[in-house]
Amino acid sequence: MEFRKRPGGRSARVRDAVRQATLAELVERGYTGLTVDNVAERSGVHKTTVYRRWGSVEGLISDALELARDEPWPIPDTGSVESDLRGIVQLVRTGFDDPELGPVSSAFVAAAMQDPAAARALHDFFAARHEQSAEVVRRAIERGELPDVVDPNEVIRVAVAPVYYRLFVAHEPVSEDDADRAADAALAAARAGVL
Amino acid sequence: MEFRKRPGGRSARVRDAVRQATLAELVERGYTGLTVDNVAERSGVHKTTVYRRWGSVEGLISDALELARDEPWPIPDTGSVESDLRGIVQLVRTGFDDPELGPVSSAFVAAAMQDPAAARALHDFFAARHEQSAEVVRRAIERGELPDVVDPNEVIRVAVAPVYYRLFVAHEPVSEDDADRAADAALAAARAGVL
DNA sequence: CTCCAAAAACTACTCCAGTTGCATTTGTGA
DNA sequence: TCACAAATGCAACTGGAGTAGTTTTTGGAG
Repeated sequence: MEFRKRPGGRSARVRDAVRQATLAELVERGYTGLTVDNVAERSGVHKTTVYRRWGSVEGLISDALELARDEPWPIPDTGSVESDLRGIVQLVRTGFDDPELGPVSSAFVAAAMQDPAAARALHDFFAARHEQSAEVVRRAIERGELPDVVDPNEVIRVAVAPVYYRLFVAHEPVSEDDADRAADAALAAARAGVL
Repeated sequence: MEFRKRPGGRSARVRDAVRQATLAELVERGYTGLTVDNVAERSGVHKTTVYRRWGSVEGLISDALELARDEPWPIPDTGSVESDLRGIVQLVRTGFDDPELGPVSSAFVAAAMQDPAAARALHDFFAARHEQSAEVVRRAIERGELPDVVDPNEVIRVAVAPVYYRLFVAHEPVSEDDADRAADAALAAARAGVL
């Protein structure tokens, strides 16, 4: 007895084809240009099947989001919190600049704003990201660089928030200096013991 | 000779009716439920007219956004930067909690993520907000509470960013304490001279 | 190898956002 | 007051997103 289908089965092939097509379409046309019909055609899967298993464009994105959540990302470990934090914020910034990652990541944020399921998926995604990133703060506390009263996750949030704010709320450009400044600000607040 | 139509003319009546209907629909159904047809029916204006003058749902929202930009909002003046900043951030937080303002404001953010014109309108909106809010920082500098090297607008951005980040990116709840902490963090960074 | 339940494909629809061409109304300037 | 240009109203249409019912394929269990 088994509780999971074979990885090479038809369903698995369909799932992979649709996921790959979704990402490719997102890169080419962005979130506003993403349609179930296009994904179906590109993947070679019939559109009724896509509707039955994913339900909607937001469902496709939620699915991609769950995949992205489990992928670990390269947390820096330079020896100092300052450069670690800067590294993380720059990673966020350059991620949205990237011609492949950018449209996909932006789509995640956009979709979550319109669909509760996508919002939950994005919430979990960021919870995982925060947990991973907070490691640089925990290390800093161990090294005595920061007081042990600080909340590591909160430091991460405050560090990356200005980048997201500029990109998705105020719609201002984000320079390398802007990102560094955001990281430095979070660090200064942490040192002052307010985070 | 005149370069503007009479305020009581038919066009002006249509414009006002559509604007009011847009806001009412946003409050009742939110951004995802906003359709040109519904706005047309509620306003008593034919849908063709709405399409011709506003073009799309995002056009309706951009229009509402331009109106909101010019409305000044109550910047606190308590005598200390700390409570002024906290007041501003709480104003943001409670604004999105408000059953009337919340859906409208959220719609602005959501629409700007999908339509370049709405994005530009929102950019201008926030530029105006920053400029107004920065007054509390400028006063603090004059009083000697903050070093005069700090960028007032940047302090505001860093102060409010975590609230927007939680609401629209990470999709986490935002408590009163969270808002205060964000304001305090920005202030600590400003005092340290990194903003 | 055979059979069967589940999943996918296919066909043919419905429904609604958005468009087009034309008729009608309106307010404004002469 | 009157005539005209601009704006609105109207009705009919187009196209694509999403659905329903049915048939076909597939992979695995016995």
